Amino acid sequence: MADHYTIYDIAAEAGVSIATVSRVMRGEASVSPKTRAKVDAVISRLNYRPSSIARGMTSKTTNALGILLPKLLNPNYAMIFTGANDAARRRGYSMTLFPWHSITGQQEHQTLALAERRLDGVIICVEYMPDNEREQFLTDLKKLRQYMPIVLIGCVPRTYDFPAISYNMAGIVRESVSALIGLGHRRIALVGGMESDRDELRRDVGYQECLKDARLPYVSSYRVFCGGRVEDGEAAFDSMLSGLQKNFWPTAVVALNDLVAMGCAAAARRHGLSIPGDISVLGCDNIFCAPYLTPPLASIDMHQQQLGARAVELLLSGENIREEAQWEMIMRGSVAPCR
Amino acid sequence: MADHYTIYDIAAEAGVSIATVSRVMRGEASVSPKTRAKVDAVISRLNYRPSSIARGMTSKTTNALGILLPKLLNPNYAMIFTGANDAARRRGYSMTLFPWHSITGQQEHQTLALAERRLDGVIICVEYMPDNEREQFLTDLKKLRQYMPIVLIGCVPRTYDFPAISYNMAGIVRESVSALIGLGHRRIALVGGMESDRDELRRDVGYQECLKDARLPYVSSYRVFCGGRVEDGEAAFDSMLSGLQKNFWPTAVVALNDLVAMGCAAAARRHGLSIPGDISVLGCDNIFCAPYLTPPLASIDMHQQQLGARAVELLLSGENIREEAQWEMIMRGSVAPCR
DNA sequence: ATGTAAAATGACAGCGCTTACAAAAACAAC
DNA sequence: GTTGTTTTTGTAAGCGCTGTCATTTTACAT
Repeated sequence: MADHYTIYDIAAEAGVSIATVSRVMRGEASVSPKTRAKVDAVISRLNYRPSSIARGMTSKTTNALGILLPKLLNPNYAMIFTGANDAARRRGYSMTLFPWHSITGQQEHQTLALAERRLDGVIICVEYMPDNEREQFLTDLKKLRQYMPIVLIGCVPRTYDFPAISYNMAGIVRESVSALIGLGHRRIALVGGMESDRDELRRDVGYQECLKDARLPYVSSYRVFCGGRVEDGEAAFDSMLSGLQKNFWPTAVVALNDLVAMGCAAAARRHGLSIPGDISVLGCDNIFCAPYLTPPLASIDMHQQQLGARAVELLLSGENIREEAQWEMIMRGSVAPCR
Repeated sequence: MADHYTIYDIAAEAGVSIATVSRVMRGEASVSPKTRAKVDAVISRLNYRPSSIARGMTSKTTNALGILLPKLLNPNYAMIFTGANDAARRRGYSMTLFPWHSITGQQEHQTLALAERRLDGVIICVEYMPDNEREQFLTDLKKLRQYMPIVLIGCVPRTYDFPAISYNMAGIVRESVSALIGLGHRRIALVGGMESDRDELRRDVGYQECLKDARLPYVSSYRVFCGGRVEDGEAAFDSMLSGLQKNFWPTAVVALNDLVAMGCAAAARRHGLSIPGDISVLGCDNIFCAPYLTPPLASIDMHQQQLGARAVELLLSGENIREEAQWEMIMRGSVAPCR
């Protein structure tokens, strides 16, 4: 497979110099029509494609962007990717997906590994991570920045000095919880995410504020931490319900994301609860299947495609701006007034 | 961002030649411990990362594989990608995702564009395509092959002389339809896919065989073609139902994939049908949310992760083998005996 | 014809690595 | 202190392009 043609082959075959071939390839104007035709003929006859490797060697710019995503299995990230990819192509860049800790778990290595590719920029989606990992992560980011511009998306600490589109975790939860309180719910569970020493990363902040405003008690059994997969939500909520007497069961649950929400719904049903009759479920991300669940899952739309596109803009603008991701609550059948 | 260190900087800083730095980077044995330590110190002090571009330039091999996927929004492809990516990493390769016709629609361009990246191999997932496009596609594949090994996955015509893992479209449908016939269904709809002049690509073949074996009539109104998204299935099935008198409505539907199945289910409900009471629904791909739908969606598991992994193996083995993807029917609540 | 500016083409020096091959250094055995 | 090995290090030639600069060709005016 290493026996493809080079610019020299084309030049020789067409009887011109490699510079001329290069000009034709790049569509430069200063080539006579006759020569251009001659070269073009050879190019298409031999199916010549210039090596982007060699190109990148000289031109220092690769026209390639990258995006680092935690897990593709969450359709949410597929949406962000799609948005980013489309935006990149529209601007003449390619967009390449790099999945995070999919085998090894050592993201340290992976973040920095990006440095070897000389991309023109990279978007990094940041999920919850333990506080102790965060320091290492920041170090890696700083190193990576020596090699290419970075834009962060997601759960970004305020102290990070990087262009970013961050999620207002507290704000989103605040809106979720207060909507449920408005519907008469008093026992509201919060499922998913992890503890953190950084307030701006804690969904709990919004949760507790809301409860306080409504003069509701904070019941720690209603708060459970877990990962972001369906199974995680299912296991977490299952054990919450198992650990509580029926008359203390929550009447509503706010989940980290839609997958976790699906898990909670499954667990609730297994315990004989009906949705939304006995318990309301509110997710986040508004993934494609949310409207098709029974009942349709109420969720928070994060406008992911737009978000991905905006991240590309930010990346290419070079500005060190920090924005907040917009969101919109989508009410659906899984949420109802407390009976 | 173009101001990162090169091997020369490291060499100068460490007081050695670039060859020595190169040796240290690649972990060659023939470097004295003292020198290695000295160089390593400089490398980590300056966060030096060799350029994979320059590396690829000389070594002709990039340790990078690619995978070309139609639409990431179908979780099915996310699974294939995950399997392929994990397998690739395990073998020391990176795996990069290239999305297909996400904006332009001209796959022609996109397939060939891959040639410019000098990857060590590429997996291409082939979906249904119109017969007339297929010829162009084959031409492109042949050109691309000059540059890198290819493995195809999916809907691959028998005549393609490429290593491939192909779907047995007819076989899958045959198993689906006969299962439903076994449950007493007589009016079975087939939704999704497209017409083709190549038998091995037609789901209809299995469909019609089954009907014939069971001495059931082929009713063309029960066969409807559509794309692979939820909306496509919804619209297609909706118009099928609208066009038929109630007493001729199908009692079961076999969908192209789970997304289409979700669409069919939604359309059926809109027409007042209950699942599986009035109509059974059988999908394909067994995407992650299938078990969480109400009722849980029966589907065909294509073992996608394994499939992706196998494709990587095939790619790296270099053998021109053609295999058939395994599948397994997963019965769930959306399918029931015909009442 | 002649001169001159503009257009077209070519020669060549990198880009940052790898990898022979050559040279030097370190070590042994005499 | 030689000489012969082995280990370690350095030199230099690419890899396939781009881009600068020099050169040739062409076009046009005189």
